[in-house]
Amino acid sequence: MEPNPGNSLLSAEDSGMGPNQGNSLLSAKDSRMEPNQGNSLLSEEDSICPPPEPEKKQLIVPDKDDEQCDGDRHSSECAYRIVPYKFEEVDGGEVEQGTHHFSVPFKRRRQRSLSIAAYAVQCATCKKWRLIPTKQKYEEFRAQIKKDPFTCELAHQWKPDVTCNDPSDVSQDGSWLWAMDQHNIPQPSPGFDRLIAIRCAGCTRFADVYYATPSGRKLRSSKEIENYLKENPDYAAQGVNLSQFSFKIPAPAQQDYVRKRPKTNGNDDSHKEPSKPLMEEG
DNA sequence: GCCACCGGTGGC
DNA sequence: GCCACCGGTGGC
Repeated sequence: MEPNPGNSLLSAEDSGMGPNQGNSLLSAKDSRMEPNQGNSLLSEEDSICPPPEPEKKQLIVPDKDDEQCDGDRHSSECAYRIVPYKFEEVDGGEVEQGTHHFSVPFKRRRQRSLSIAAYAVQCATCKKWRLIPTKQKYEEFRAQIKKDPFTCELAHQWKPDVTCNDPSDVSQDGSWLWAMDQHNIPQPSPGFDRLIAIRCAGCTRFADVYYATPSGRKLRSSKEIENYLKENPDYAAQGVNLSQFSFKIPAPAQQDYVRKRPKTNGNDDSHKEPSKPLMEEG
């Protein structure tokens, strides 16, 4: 199978694709998923953030093949559903909601990272998306999805009657942001929690990965893991090793979410003003 | 003072 | 161009 060059991102509207072609990732407003327990990035405050009004904007559709699978009948994807911008006070006390400002640069300010609201995995057979009830379950599927592709049958653990004939768990309204996850991410070692901090739109990178150690320390690179394991040989003795950690970040389903770095050339006139105007001061 | 967030940069 | 790594710092 040929890898899909560049993980092309298409809108459902634009592509005119059928249900098995584009694997649309859409939001599921009426899905009563429990907030993922134990996901430290999803605070109570986050979970009560009111969902944005449904919009008919196109959903950006990941169209990525599993490049190491033998055929696409047996490939599937893992994805996060991300809460869009939280309600954010801007100068003058206005409140704006981010969804429709998705690609609009905003006044640069520090804000809490966006929350992952739900996890979804694609059925390798019908290509529909099934919401996964917990982060831990999602990590389990993700770790083995190449070897054991996810199918709707596996959702029987929490949704006994679901079959490939049922509609996708997520529906199309474009109210949520989505991120496509890497496949080859091992399940975190016992006691370690893998945290994804989704950055705001317009940042220079999409997300950061941290590992919280059993003692609560956050490690942010393989080198830090390595040092930590040296400092704490008990974990190594228990079989914890560097290969059980991955700092691969997910990819945004939306194009232009991440700000492109301006090219640096000898003539530096180009960097004197931002590529797009930032939000005006009040 | 701490730390989560963000950008810079070197290596590939 | 991408990514791993890490320094700087705003905000608490």
